[in-house]
Amino acid sequence: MKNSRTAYVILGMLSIQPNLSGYEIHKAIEDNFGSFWGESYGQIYPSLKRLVAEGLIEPGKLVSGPGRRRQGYALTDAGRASLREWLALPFQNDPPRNEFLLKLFFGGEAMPGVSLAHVRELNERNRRTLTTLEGIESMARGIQSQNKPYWMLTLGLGLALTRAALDWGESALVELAAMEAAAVGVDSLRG
Amino acid sequence: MKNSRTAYVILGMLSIQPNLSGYEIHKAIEDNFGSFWGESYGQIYPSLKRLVAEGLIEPGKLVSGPGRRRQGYALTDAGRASLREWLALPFQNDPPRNEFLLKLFFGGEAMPGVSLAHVRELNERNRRTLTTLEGIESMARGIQSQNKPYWMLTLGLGLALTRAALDWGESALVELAAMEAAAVGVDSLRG
DNA sequence: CGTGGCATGTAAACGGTTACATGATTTA
DNA sequence: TAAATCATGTAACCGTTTACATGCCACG
Repeated sequence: MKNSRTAYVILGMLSIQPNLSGYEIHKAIEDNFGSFWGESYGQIYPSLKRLVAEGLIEPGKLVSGPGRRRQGYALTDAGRASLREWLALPFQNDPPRNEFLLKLFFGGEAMPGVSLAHVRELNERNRRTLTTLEGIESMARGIQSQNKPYWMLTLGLGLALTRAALDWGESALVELAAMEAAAVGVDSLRG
Repeated sequence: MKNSRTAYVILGMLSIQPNLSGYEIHKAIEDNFGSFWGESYGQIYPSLKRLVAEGLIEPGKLVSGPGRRRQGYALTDAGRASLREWLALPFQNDPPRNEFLLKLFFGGEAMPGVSLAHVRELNERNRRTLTTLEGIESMARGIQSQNKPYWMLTLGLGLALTRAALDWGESALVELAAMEAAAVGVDSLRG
């Protein structure tokens, strides 16, 4: 396992909640990290296998629930040590990929209304994200854990970024609408 | 060429500045899109070849400058049409990957000082980003183009997000420092 | 003239997603 | 017990990065 950050997300999840299954880990990542991380089953299940082979986790109890019984896993001491090592390493900046910004930048080349539609769509997505994050926030209010301060900090950045994007989106909407109107006006003068 | 967004970034770049070479396209992407997009030579050169084969761009003049002569490329009508098509398509949300947030979330498991160091590092990176973006902003002030409003909008979101992250970072620093101090205090009481 | 770095190009490796396959467990 | 869904597992594919190879131009 060379670079696999999947493994560390798994170790991390198991460090805060023991005996999670692959399925539950996937769900936990989606629910809690959805706005800043993602893992597919195609990554998770093979990683679990390798982690067991390396002795960083071990199979635990079978978990019942809706559907098939799930195989839970638990962190070993070696696993916890490995997680701690990784946490102390400098975090890497993942290659930035924001297709929205790309399309907006080239908006001058697009057909009328295109950029406006993109901004509207971005705002919708951000509103959904904000709702999700606020949901997590109110969930979090109830629980108590020594990890909570870190969770709230994480949540705080997500909220701050989403709100900033939403603020920008509102004003961009106004600006773009004015531009389009002006362009139409010029067109009709010319036409 | 199925999904290659590389191709469209290239088309886009050529749409606003004709006769760019692969090298110059790479540099332009890094300089202007550095905070939200990236392309490697390993993507750019093969893409240029395919775009020529498909008639979306065509080899243009040899560009002189420092170093070896560069092969410039120009957008064809078909290329411009293809760009416009792509721009009108819904933008895709790229898989979110923020390793910083991941490590911060699991901060409770890390050794003392780790999260604080990460936040400090994040702030440094964001300050650099902010400087870069402000540099672009003052550059942009001079030029005039019908594309400028879109460029300023793009820049505006980058600035807003970076500033929001920086604001968060400042307060997170204070909070974490307080937490660490408290933890040390408790430790010494226990010890 | 030769050497250093600029510009182009390519192959292999990698992380990750997608699509598909297959048991197991409810529930109707 | 049939249908539906849940949970696990895997193989192929895809875009991208990395590392390496190579010629060309400017400059010492």
